[in-house]
Amino acid sequence: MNTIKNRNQEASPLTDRIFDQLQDSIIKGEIPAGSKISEPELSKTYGVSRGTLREALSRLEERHLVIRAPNHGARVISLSYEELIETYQIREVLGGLGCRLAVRNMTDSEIAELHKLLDEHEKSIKEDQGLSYYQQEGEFDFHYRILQGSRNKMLLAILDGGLYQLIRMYRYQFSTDSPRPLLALKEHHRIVDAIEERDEDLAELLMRRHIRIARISVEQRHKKALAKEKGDV
Amino acid sequence: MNTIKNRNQEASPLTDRIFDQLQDSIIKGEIPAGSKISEPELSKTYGVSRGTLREALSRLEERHLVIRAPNHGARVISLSYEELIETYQIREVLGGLGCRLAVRNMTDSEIAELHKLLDEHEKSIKEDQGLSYYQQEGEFDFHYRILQGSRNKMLLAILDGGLYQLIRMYRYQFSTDSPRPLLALKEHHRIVDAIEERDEDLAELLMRRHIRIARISVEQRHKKALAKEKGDV
DNA sequence: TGATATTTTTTTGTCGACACTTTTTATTGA
DNA sequence: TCAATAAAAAGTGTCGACAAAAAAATATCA
Repeated sequence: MNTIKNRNQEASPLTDRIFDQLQDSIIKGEIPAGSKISEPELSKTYGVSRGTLREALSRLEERHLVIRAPNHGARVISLSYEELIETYQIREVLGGLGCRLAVRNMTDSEIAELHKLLDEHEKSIKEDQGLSYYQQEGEFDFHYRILQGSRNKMLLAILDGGLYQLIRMYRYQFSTDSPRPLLALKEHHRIVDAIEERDEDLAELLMRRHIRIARISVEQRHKKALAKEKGDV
Repeated sequence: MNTIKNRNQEASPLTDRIFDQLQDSIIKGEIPAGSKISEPELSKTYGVSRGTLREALSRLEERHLVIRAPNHGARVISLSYEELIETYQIREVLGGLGCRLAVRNMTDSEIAELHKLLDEHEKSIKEDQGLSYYQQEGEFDFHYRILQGSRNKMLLAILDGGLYQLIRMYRYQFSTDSPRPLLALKEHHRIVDAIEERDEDLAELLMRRHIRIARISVEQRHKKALAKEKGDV
C-alpha cells in the first residue's frame, strides 16, 4: 500500500484517490476479506485524516465492498460461494441485456474495433502459451466494450461499478483465471459475429451462455472442493 | 425538511439519518432535480456538521442520486427520459430474474402471504374508488416481497437500493401513479399464480411483461408530451 | 457602457481535537 | 485460580477551524 503525500500528481480530491486505492486493495486481497478496517491505522498509512478516509469508506459501503456497523467500524465483505453465484446470476441477465442493446446501438466502426480487440487478445493468449486470458481493465476488456456499445449508462454503472469488482475480488482470492482461454476467445468471436449480423436474440443467448459457463465452472470447482474436504475426513 | 437535534430517538449514527432524510428529500423533489446542494445551508438546516453531511453525500453519490465534481460540490441528478427508459430496461430483466428465483426459493407459506398481500391491495384500491394503486414501501410492496423470495441479496440491494429509488423519483416528479390499478393488480395475481404453480418460465415472462407495460406507458406519455410541444408552436 | 482585472466573499476539501462507545487490561473478591 | 468489576486504552462519530478553489462583487480601463 502506497502512501500518498504528493498532491501535484492528480487533480482529483484526496478522498477519490483513497477510494480508488482502497477499492484496489480490497479487491486484490491486500486487505483480506472479512478483516476489520482500522481507521487510525489506514489514515496513518495513507497519510490522510480520518475524516477523508471515512468519506471513502462511505462510498465503499454503498459499493457493497465493506460492511459498516454503528460504533464498530467497517469490515471488508467476505463473499461466500452463494453470494458469488448470486452475482453470476445477475451478471448473466444484465450481460445478455447489454449485448442485446449493443446489437441495436453499436456502430459498424465500433464493431470493427471489437474485432481488432479480439485479435489483440489472441496475440496476448499465444504469447502466454495459451495458458491464460488476461484482459486489462477498462478499454481492453471485452465485456466493458460491449457495455459501452449498449449505450445504457446505468447498466455500465451497475456492472462496472459493482458486480465486476466483486468477481475480480473472487478471482484474486482463489487465483483463478479464465479456464480454457482459446475457447473463451472463440465464444467472444461468436458474440461479436452475432452483434455484427444484428441478431439480438442470438447475441443475447450467446452472451448469457458464455457467462453461465463461467458460473458452472465456479460451481464445479466448489463441488470438487467440498468433495476434497469430505475425503480429508 | 426537519431539523434533527434529539439524539435519543434512534440508535443509528447521525450520518445514517441524514442519508435517509436526504435520499427522501431528493426522491420527493423537495430538493429539486438538477439543483446544486449547498453544504453550509444543509448542515445548518439539519443541525449537523459539514463533515457528517459529506459522509451522507458520499453514499448518495454511489447511489447515483447526486453527481459530484471536484471543488464544485454535489448536484442532484436530473433523470432524463432516456435514462428513465434505461432504468426500466434493467428493471425488466432483473425483475424477471427475481421472479424466476422466487419460483425456486419461496416457501408455500410465503406464497400464501403474497396472496394475502394482494387481497389487502385490492381493498386499498377499492377504498380509493379504483383510482390509484399505492403500495407502501417495504413489506407492503409487491415487488419487494418477490425480491425477498428470490433469496438473492445482491439483487435486492441493486433493485431496492438503487433502481426503485430512481423510479420513485420520477413518479414524484411527474405525479404519476400506476395507471389502471385494477389491471395492474390482476397482473400481480397472475404472477403469484405462476409462482405458486412453480412455473419459472411463465412467472418470468409475466413479470417482464408487467414491467414492460409500465415502460411503454412512460414512452407513450413522452410521445404525447412531445406532440403537445409541437402543437404549441 | 461594456469588457476585463482585481478584490472580496462564499464554498469546498481536509485537518486535528473532543466526546462517546467499545475493547483491552488490571484489580479485586470468592 | 477463576470470575466479576473497574480502569485505562483504543476506536468511532462528530465537531469546528484552516487553507485552497470558485463564485460574486467591485474597481479599472478602453
